Amino acid sequence: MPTETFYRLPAAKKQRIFQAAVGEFARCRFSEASINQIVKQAAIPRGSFYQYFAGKEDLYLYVLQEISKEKLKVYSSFTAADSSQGFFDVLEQAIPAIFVWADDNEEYNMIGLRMVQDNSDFMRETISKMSGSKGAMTAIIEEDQKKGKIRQDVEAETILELIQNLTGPLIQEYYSSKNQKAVIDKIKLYFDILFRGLQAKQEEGGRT
Amino acid sequence: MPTETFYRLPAAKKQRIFQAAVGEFARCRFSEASINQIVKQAAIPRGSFYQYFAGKEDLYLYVLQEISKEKLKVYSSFTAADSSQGFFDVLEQAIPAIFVWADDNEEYNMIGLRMVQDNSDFMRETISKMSGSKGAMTAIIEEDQKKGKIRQDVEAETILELIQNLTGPLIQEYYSSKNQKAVIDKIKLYFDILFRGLQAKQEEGGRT
DNA sequence: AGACCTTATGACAAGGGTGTCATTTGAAAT
DNA sequence: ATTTCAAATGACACCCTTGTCATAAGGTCT
Repeated sequence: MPTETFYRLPAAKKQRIFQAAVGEFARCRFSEASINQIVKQAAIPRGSFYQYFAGKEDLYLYVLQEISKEKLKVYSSFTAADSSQGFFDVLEQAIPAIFVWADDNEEYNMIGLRMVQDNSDFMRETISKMSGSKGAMTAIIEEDQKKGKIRQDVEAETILELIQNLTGPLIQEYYSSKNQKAVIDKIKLYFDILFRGLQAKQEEGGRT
Repeated sequence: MPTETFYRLPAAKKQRIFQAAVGEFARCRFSEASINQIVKQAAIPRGSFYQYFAGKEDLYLYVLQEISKEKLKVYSSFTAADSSQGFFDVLEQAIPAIFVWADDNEEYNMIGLRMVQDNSDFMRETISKMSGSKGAMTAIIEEDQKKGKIRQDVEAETILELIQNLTGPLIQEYYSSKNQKAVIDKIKLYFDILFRGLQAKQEEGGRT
């Protein structure tokens, strides 16, 4: 919720501020991000910043909101894929795509990682408010569970959480690693273990 | 590597400083920890601190070193258990014990979590220097792999890393959660998935 | 041109943190 | 008692950050 004043600004200036903020929030955690750095980078006077935003949190939420808009487009391209595919298939195909996207949107991605890193109250709240995009994936998992492809004693949400915990550190490793291919191989291995662990037990059978 | 002066200090004073440091490093990440807070808590003048330690990093390494000493005792009680038990058994038994320990040593535990959270260069270095205690676990895993209990296409190190990635966020959740039992159940579920995913494939057989 | 409203601007106060250093204090040794 | 060395101490200089506010600058409308 930036001020009206901000929205009335010429697009170029808005963009400059947005970019500076993205850069800063990608560089370090929210708690360490500095308005000073942002205004310097955006080349706006300090006073102006407070004419546009109530403070750092305000700016952060705005940035997140803007990023979400772009992210949504990417997400839908996966989850909208026709539903004949099971969860494992979708995820397996998604892996390369995730990393391609990670390469192209390093800053956005870093912001996501920093969100998880910074575990302040503010960030916990913010994260819980933002976790809407999981819906489609949840549906796919539950579908597979009905079909007996995935064990039913694990909630779909739990599975997604598990995946998130697994991929988070690896994406981070991906950025800092010299050998990026090795990281991708590792994540494939992780998923392989996961898939195997999640398959419905033979004894239980698939019959509903 | 505190100074000689520090080591010559009366035990009570040393302890007071140590406790204050533990409290601060448990309260927040290394990068956010404040020497000011520590000296205030320990009730020593600011100048004295610099007579004992070169700086925050120096103090931190000292604290870590002290904690390691205590931690080692706990670790050995598990890994020294007679080796007839496989990795899955050891881990399964360890789960409750880990959480008991987590309850008793909340501050030490928090410091460990904060280590992972703070991903500065200093911390990355420090972590890599400290990862010696894995040795025993690695051995158990490799033993199981030879016996055909665990799939051989995953390195022992990778497995441990995977487990660390899984448990890290959960221990954190454990501390902040109202329903601690649910968290333990969740981690048991995680491990169940993991165990299943790590079992040697039937087709491959156990024969070396 | 004057009035009026919006926006721009940077100096400022306040607060927190770091590392240093000249000086005081303490205790042991001669 | 005096000397001497180790330790204690807190004021100081410096850095960075945040949020505010009085003032300057720009437009627009009459």
